[in-house]
This record gives sequence, structure tokens and C-alpha cells, in this order.
Amino acid sequence: MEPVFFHIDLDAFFAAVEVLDNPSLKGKCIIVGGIGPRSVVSTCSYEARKYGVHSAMPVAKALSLCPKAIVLPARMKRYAQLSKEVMNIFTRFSPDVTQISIDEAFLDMTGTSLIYSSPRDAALQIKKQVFEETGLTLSVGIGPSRYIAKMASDYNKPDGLCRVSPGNEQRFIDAIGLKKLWGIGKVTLEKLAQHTITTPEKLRTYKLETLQSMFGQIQGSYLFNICRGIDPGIYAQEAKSHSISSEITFPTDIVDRDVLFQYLLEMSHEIMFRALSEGVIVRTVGVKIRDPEFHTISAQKTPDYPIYNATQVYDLAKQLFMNKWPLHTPVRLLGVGLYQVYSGEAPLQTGLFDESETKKRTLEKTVLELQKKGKSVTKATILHTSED
DNA sequence: AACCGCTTTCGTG
DNA sequence: TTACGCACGAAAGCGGTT
Repeated sequence: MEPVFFHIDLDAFFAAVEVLDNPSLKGKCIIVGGIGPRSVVSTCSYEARKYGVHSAMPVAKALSLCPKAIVLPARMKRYAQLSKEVMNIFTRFSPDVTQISIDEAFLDMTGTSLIYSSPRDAALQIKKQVFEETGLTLSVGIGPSRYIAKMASDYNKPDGLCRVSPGNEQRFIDAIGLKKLWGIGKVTLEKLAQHTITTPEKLRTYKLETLQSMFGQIQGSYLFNICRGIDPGIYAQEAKSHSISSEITFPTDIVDRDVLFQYLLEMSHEIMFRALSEGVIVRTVGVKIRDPEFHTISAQKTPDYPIYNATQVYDLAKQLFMNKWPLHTPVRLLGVGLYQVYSGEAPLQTGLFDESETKKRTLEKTVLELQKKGKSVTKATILHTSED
């Protein structure tokens, strides 16, 4: 049976939710993003986009382009709530819904022609139900593969609907151009341009082996495929290990080691709390540090034992920091991360804890439960733990 | 040759 | 005029070991 995929993208999602919750904002230039001096735009309303404002732009620059814009802080909890509602609506239309971000999902609609008169009709029904039940608009891309559907949803937005029928994949890719292809960013675009490759047509003149020697094995074959409208198949990932991290860009650069260590401590607790909530095994701890000139370094350590409490994370992070960062060098950004985070099913779980380690682990969980309950407790807990 | 640890780079929303 | 977050995954390249 002929495959049919939908890619659905909520329009200016964060900004749309803010308008939904405060209708007096309707029709205005809305920027959702950070409030600090070094923050960037997460999402902006289409009214703001007319002034050249876009995601990832520094808020200060956005305001110079569009001084009348209203800047609002992100309310992730609220967005997550509405996202869930919308995703639930999607499940009425397909048993195979894959959420890929807070505001995007793939639907495998293969075979649903028996239920809906056409893919277009199904898409219109989805748009209608989501709008009636939540007030949000969205854009739907329909195609013979997930990759094509993803490109199609971007083609005609907001409140868009675009279908690429089988056989037209390559024509469609040519129409949208290299810059808008999923997986080609600023750096790759520039590298392609240096080889005088500026269109998908030109890219197709290169042999697979040539592209692989130019861009590496994986990216070479990726480029070879997407410029022909062939799905690069990057969705089927067998869940291995993942990572949990936290980082902060300071409002002004920090030199004071004690202050930096205090941030390391708080972030260590926060990420280990998340790990323990998931009930996972952690193997690697890393830090990330950026100086005022944007030079960024990272350092990791994988001890030959698993990591089971926040104090361990902090001690390792502090060691890594001290080994890597010269005294008196200002820090713009500081981060801590857990890597090689395995689910409970991971082979490492069994037989690695002796009795006392198990006790410590249990204690840590209890402490972190307390932390959950309030800020004053959080502070006290962190201080207490650090002095132990 | 296969795998592991470490660091950097690139891309996404 | 400049201005540039955060969290995550994938991959490359290197040195090292099995």
C-alpha cells in the first residue's frame, strides 16, 4: 500500500498560546523568550515576523527591529499542557503518532483512505478539531515519506496545507531549495557553497562516494538522498543511552570560583534529581564552559563505577572544571551534564551496587523528594548535602 | 578490526 | 551599531585498548 505521512506543526506555538490566554494580545507583535540581557527569541507572532524578527534572534536585536513588540517569558508548563491536548486529538486520526518536539508530530496515515475521502480531507478535519477544541491553528504537510511531509508543512504556513504526491518528491525539493532542507544548517550550506553547490540540482551531479569524502560517511549519504527526495530515514532510533544537562548563560561574566562552584552544585543536584526521577543509571559526567569571546570547551569523565548521587556529580564536575579552566578567566556560560544515561533495563544495572551503595542511593532519593517540596527546603538541602 | 573514552562540531525547535 | 539560550542527539576524529 502506498505510504502516506503527515507532518503537523503548530503555528507560532508559544506566541499563539499567549494570545489564547490573553486575547487582548491578538494582532500584536509578540515575542516569547528570555527576559535577561542576553536572551534570545523562542517564538514570535507572525506580526513580529514582518519586521524581520525570528526564532533564535537576540531579544535586544528583535526589539531594535520591532520596538513595539511585547516580550513575554516562556511558560513551558502551560505549553506542555496544550501540546498534550493537541497530540491527543491527533491520535483520533492515526494509531501511529510520533511527537518530535513540543509543537510537532508525524502521523502515519497509510491506509486511512478507507476512512477519509482523501488525505486532504483528513488534514482539514484535524485542523478543524484542533481549532475548535483549543483555538490553535496548525500547518499540515502530506507526503509519501516523513521527510517530504516535514518539508511540506513548512511550505505554506501559517494555517497551511501542502500535499506532495508520489513522483513529485524531487520536483518539490528543487522548488524549496537547499537552504530550507531539514538537516542542512548554516555551516553545511556554506561548505556546499564553497564547492559552488547552491541548488539541489547541482548537488545531484555528485556521486555518493564524492559526497562522502567531502562531508563524511553519514552526512555524505544523507545529502545524496535528500536532494533526490529520498527519505534519509533518521527516525527509527533504537533507544540506547541519552543525556540530561543544565546550563546557564550569566547576565554578566563571572570570575569568582566560589560563585561558579555554587552554580555547579545547584545544577548537579537538579540534573541528578531528574535522573533519579527517571530511575536510570548514569555513567558519565561532563562540564561545559564558555568564555566571553564565545570559545567553548567541554570535559567529561566516565568513572569505572556508576554515578548514583548528586554529590558525586558535583565532585566530578568541580574536578573537571578545575583541570580545564585557568584561574581568573571569566565565564560566560557554565553547564553540567549526565551522559550515557541508561534505562533500568540496561545491562549495567544488575550487580553493580553493593549494600552500602544501595543505601546511599535510597537516601539520595529521599533527600531529592524533599527537594521537590519547596525552595527553602531546596536551598537547605543543597547546603546540607554540600557540607556533609 | 572493533570498541571505548574524550572533545568538538553541527543541527533542531 | 552590536546584540546570540537551552536541551538534546548524532557524528567525526583521535588516541588508546582488547
